[in-house]
Amino acid sequence: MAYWLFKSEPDVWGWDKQVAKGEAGEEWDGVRNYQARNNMRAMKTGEKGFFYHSRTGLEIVGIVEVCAEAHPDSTTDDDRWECVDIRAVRPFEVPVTLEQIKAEPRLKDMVLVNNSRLSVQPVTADEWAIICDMGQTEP
DNA sequence: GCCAACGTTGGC
DNA sequence: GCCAACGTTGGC
Repeated sequence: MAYWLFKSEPDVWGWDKQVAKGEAGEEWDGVRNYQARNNMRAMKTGEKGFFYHSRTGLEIVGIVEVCAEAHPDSTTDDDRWECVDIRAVRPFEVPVTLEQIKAEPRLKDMVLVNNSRLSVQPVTADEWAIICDMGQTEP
């Protein structure tokens, strides 16, 4: 079971919109980066990820789950780009900020800290547990 | 709003 | 295949 992190600017696509999509979920489309795409190709239905607000949020606000594996991105005809569908599982009791993550020595190797520009990232099981704990939220 | 860091593109 | 130029991202 792998864990992931999805990043979005809340002005463009935020947690509230994700929640509004309900059980059906929504395509995580628009990704035009090979590393991020490869991460999505590796995802399996039921795997979980953090939902992170970049730029104007800078915090992890909730947990999402993959509900459809990689398929062509409907926002482009370019067949290089694929995406998964994700649905909201639950919000964090307490959002975990980038500041807190940077301040936690056990999270110093997180992709979020070291390669903040990658929009779909892998998260280790340890990182997953630590951050859920910090957010006082069920893993 | 700025700018550093990064990824991609395209000419050679 | 290299690398300069360019566009985009995202923290500050």
